Amino acid sequence: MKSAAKAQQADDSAETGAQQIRDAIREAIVERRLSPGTKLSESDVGNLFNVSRTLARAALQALSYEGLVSVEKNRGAFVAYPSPDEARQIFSARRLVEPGILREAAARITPGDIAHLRQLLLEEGRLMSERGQTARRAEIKASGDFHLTLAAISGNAIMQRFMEELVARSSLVIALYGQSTASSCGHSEHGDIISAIEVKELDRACQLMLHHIAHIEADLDLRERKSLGLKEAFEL
Amino acid sequence: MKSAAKAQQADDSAETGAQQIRDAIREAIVERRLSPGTKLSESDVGNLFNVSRTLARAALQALSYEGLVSVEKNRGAFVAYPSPDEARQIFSARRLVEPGILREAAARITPGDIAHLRQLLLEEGRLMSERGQTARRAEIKASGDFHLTLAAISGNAIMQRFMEELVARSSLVIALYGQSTASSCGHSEHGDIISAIEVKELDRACQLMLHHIAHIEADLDLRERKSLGLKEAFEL
DNA sequence: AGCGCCGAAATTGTATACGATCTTTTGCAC
DNA sequence: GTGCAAAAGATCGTATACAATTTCGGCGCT
Repeated sequence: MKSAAKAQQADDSAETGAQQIRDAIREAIVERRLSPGTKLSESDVGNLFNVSRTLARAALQALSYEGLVSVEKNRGAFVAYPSPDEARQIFSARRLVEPGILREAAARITPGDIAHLRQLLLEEGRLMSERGQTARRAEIKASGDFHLTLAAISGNAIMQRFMEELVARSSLVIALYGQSTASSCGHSEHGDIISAIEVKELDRACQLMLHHIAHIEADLDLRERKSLGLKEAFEL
Repeated sequence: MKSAAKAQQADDSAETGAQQIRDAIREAIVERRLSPGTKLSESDVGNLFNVSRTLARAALQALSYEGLVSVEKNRGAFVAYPSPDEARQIFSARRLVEPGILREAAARITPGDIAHLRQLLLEEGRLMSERGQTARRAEIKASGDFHLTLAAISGNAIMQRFMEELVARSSLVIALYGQSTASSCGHSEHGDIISAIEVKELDRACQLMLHHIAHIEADLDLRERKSLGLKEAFEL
């Protein structure tokens, strides 16, 4: 039950099948099974999920709104290829909002939430020690889930959705510009942040968060890739 | 050229006709020509703009993603009717991000930008003194444009889009829960914020911004409206 | 040989058609 | 007269069909 065309769980909140396709593609992008720049033709997507082009199109347009795919008029949809400038904006936005989310989350956090976060951390750590693509992908997802869970705890659905977008796009940026083979997030830093929240040291938690984001960003090599589609693209 | 079915300007960035419809409807919502809860059937929208249901649907789904309309499965799309809790979340989000945007904007602001902002303020003040629905609507838009322009100056396209969503949804909230007949924003407060930025008193500018948002929020009466669709709805 | 023009193939943009689901109304029984 | 049930109507969900645009290969011209 790990194939692309599964995900048949009839989530009641899902308004339509397009949501499922959207989620499946987003997951594939976030987990870096789909590389930036990959063309996502409506027909191909439709065939892949055994639905009509209509639904495929709807899913792609939704993803376009999230900034995960870029649709060019009469040319098609592609997995987003964030420019270095966009990458900077994404992390700038994260620096701007994550401390605020952290503060709100800390104000409403319950012991259960903390337990949940630690659970996530444990899982993340376990995946880090494992080998293989599958574990690596799960780790990427778990790493983002930490930030997402924090947003969920904040109780603000709007900020939560915004963070979902930022985390997803961050994954794209890291896929494009990340240098170290290590995953997206320093694992220990997550734990430090939880600890700081737990003892109500808000300012320190925010500092740690900013450090954490800076740490991720420092691993990037934000230089213009000359689109490399001339001939190098075929030498892999 | 103020009819609903105009907006024929072939913006090159517009990927399709659905964008135009989306923008037209959004404008109508923000300017409060469309009241919260109004049903937006796909057929009606399509007929209104002389396009097929396909495009109407695409536009409505895009607006759904922005939180301006809510689509209920197999029931249709409605102009969003934010709950008091959603309203609080919207303003909570604004309190969270607007100071940050302000700081970034202040760091990059040019004399030209300041002139532009003052121009906006002038226009806003002129509209305030005018009478009539048209002026009132233009004033609402101008009032939001101040915050949007600030976001644009910050140079972060992501935060700019986010602010667009927040401002638009704020307009809905004010339409629903606003008490004073006065428009959405205290006009003078905008001017104070610009002045504070101009003299590089960032902390004071942020304080003013927070005050400004609190001021808007204080004008709201965030109590559950019992959907009022029983009989009171016909007594107006 | 190189450059530019033209037509076929592919892909997206939009419309229409059909099926599913929900709402409303109507009619019957109690 | 009230209440429930079934059918009619309306609206959405999805698929298919057609039109417009782009892309790419080939042909002719310089």
